Amino acid sequence: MPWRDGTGPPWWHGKIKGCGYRLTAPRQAILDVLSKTSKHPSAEEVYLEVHKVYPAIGLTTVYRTLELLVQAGMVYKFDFGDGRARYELSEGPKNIGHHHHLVCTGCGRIIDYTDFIDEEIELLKRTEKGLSKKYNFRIKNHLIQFYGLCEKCNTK
Amino acid sequence: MPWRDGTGPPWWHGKIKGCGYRLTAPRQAILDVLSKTSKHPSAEEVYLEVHKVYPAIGLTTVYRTLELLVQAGMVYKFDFGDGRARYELSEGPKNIGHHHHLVCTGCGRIIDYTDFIDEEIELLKRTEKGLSKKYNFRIKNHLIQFYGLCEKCNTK
DNA sequence: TTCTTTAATGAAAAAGATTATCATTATCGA
DNA sequence: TCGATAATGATAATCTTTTTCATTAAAGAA
Repeated sequence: MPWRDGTGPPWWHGKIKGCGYRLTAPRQAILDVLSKTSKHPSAEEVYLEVHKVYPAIGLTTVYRTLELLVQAGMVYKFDFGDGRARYELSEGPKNIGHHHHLVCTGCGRIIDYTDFIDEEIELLKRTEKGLSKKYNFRIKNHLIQFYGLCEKCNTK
Repeated sequence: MPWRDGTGPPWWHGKIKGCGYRLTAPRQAILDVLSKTSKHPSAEEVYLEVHKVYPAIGLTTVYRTLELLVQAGMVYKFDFGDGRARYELSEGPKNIGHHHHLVCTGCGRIIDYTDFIDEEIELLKRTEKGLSKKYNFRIKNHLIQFYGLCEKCNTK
């Protein structure tokens, strides 16, 4: 499972070790699941999926590992307003690159979008620079989300 | 307490009634507290504050009322990543107007900023228009947040 | 003003997500 | 291969938020 295909070890191999963490089977299984989905699974959803190939894993380990990966910058943690945290691999072969989310408040559907990202980045850069200076704030990250109703929920 | 000063009933009076809700003492007390703070209190913090002037109020009512006010568009609900929801009056005399937040991941401090808002609004408008069309998504709201370290946490 | 309807409230319990505890296991450098 | 110790998993605990249900009170009608 550690090898994604025949071309070598997964990209996260070095990252994990680089941070001084051990590369364990549960961690690899979790990363494997995250790298194969285009959804935004909650901790429990990750657990259920990992459990299929690694039944010995506990929910606690999933929570711990996800938090570790967030700290290591390998995973993003989101709140879409449904009372549980949701996770997404920050980079990888299958990833669509930097993007933001449309959140349907009707059905909870999440749409990843990359449109207008360049303009956003441009504005964010300027804003970050200005805010850093004015408030002496070292900005590390940003979050942009749109809320509304998706096609289905809108026509109901 | 329903009257903020001598100039008449608070602005929310009509809003509450307009939505078909009853104007009760607990609701007025909660709105009163929200209108007097520039912080971003959690439900419990609102409860503790309201409790000072209205000791009979229950935490349940605070949760219910805040949710109602969010639904009515009179209050915004935020997640700053500390595991509890935080609330803010959406408009009012004391309000600084449309703004976004800088979130310090070190100490949890929140800075409201209005800088660059015009440019942000401009971009958001264009983005909203484009996304609405492309994904048939009716956008109702947006969220922008910056995460990082405030002056104090940065120099530690 | 008094009455009546029904929304709103509060106490307590329940639910749901996440975290702490601790004995056991497994990684990985020496 | 061995040993130090990081990581794990089961369980219990914590914490926020929601549900339940009997009681109270707001506001229009009489």
